[in-house]
Amino acid sequence: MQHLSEQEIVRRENLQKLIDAGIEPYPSDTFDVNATALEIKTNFQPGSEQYQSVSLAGRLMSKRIMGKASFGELQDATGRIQIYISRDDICPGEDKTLYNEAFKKWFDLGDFIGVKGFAFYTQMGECTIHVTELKLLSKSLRPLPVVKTDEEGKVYDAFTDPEQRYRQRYVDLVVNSHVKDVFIKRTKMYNSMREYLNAKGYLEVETPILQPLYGGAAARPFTTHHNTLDMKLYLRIANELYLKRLIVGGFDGVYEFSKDFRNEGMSRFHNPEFTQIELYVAYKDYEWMMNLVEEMIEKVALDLHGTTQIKVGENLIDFKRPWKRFTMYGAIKHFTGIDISEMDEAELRETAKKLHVPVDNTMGKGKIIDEIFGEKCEGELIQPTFITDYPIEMSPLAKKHKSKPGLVERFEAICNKKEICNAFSELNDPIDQRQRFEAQLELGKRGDEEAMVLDEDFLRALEYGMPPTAGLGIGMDRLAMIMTNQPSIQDVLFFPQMKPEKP
RNA sequence: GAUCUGGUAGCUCAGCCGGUAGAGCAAUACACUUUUAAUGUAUGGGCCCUGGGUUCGAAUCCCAGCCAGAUCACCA
Repeated sequence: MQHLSEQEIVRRENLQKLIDAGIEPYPSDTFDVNATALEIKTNFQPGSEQYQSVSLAGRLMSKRIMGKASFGELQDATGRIQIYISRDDICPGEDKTLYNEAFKKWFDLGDFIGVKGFAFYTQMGECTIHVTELKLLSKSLRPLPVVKTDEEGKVYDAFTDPEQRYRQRYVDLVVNSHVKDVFIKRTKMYNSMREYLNAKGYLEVETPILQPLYGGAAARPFTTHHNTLDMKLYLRIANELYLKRLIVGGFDGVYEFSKDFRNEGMSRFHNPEFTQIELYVAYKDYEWMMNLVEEMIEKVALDLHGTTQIKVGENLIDFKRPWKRFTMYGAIKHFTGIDISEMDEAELRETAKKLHVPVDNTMGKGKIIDEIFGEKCEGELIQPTFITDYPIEMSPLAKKHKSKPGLVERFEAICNKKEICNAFSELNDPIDQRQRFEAQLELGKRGDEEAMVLDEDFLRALEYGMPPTAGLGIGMDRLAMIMTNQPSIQDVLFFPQMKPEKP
């Protein structure tokens, strides 16, 4: 038997009293709604014929009882609206039980109710529903946090404990309306991108999450086991290699919103499962893809906010095209004043030390450059900025640069000090790709747990021939954090990963 | 994984100088037919995260653990 608090006991008693009085606490009938709180508050004019016969449903969120009349608030999916209940209106006959007992005593905050009535403005000027019919739709047995807001919009007793908010997201959503807005924006972001990509004729596809070999990124995977096949399977860390197989198969453009899984550390920027969109377009290169990213993200900002300027923390970020562009060497030169483009490994290591960038002897040339960039440049990039032309060692799936030896045709977009996308001209030379995989195998043998594994079937596909292709990945959670001004990835995931409550 | 901070009523928090566990909201009872964080009066409500220790006595001090957040490390 679970331990019940005083208030939970009271609610269970109220439930029984309702049943005893013949009021069904969990009726099965439909309750037809013809208006929402938001549309009435937005559109209702005093004296208007409109909204004089409305039907609304939602949670009862407050009760102010004044004898034979009461005010309360009904919260539906669109927000809260005040309701006015007068005893003799909802109980026109002799029997006043529905008001005196049920509404005043047995209905609790959080109960779902349905009301019918008409809209009016109170003397205080509050848009209100004068209730003529009241029906209980579902009884609530646990007290919700009671969050109150005064006239100045100051919030009292806000439900703020992050642990409870994430564990009981349903409660968070009920009492913190701004949380709902974040998730609505997140969905709008997906819709906006789908719209953009569909309009270009690209095909949204689905590829395996359970994979016999993981690939397409440098990360440690989750493993699982299939009983019937008696084989080890991995949860995907990226869908890159599958989407490229589809380009081999003859699609010109494919994309997938891909739930990926990485068995690594957690932080306010990392959840073990997260979402990326990956897009592959045949006969294009990374320069072309950069323009697409700018155009698509600018559209997302406009669709979500009606402007390209978005407040994120202390910063105002402007997604208006064109974005700033730096080569990686150019960025390092810009932020440190040092030109490293002609340096060999020893000189780079010396430079890193001079800049107080920690390096060790296992790092090769590419890794050192990446470290310098991460330490000295990334943190400076608030406005969306493209960084292009990465060292080849860091990019085993990207095509060699057409004119700059040692580099690949790759770019990342950095925004608010974080990478939001990664793209390249895809490597489609199967012999080069095999060599790159073999180099990764060497890294793996030396203990790099994130090194890629060699995927023979993917190489076979490339050997049949893949057209020149531009590929893109965008971290949807990171982008959602920026687009909704949230400081933690947990705030843009409905149910972020957590340890169990009880050991 | 490391460091710091926190865990007390349904919610937000005080109490930490060791000596009967507190406030506001919510709940219960009464009053009130246009209120605005409604109001007034009264009442009830607690495994003070868990387990050890110190002490005559621990929410409070010490140790260990659990859970969370922040910062850092790896990474998207």
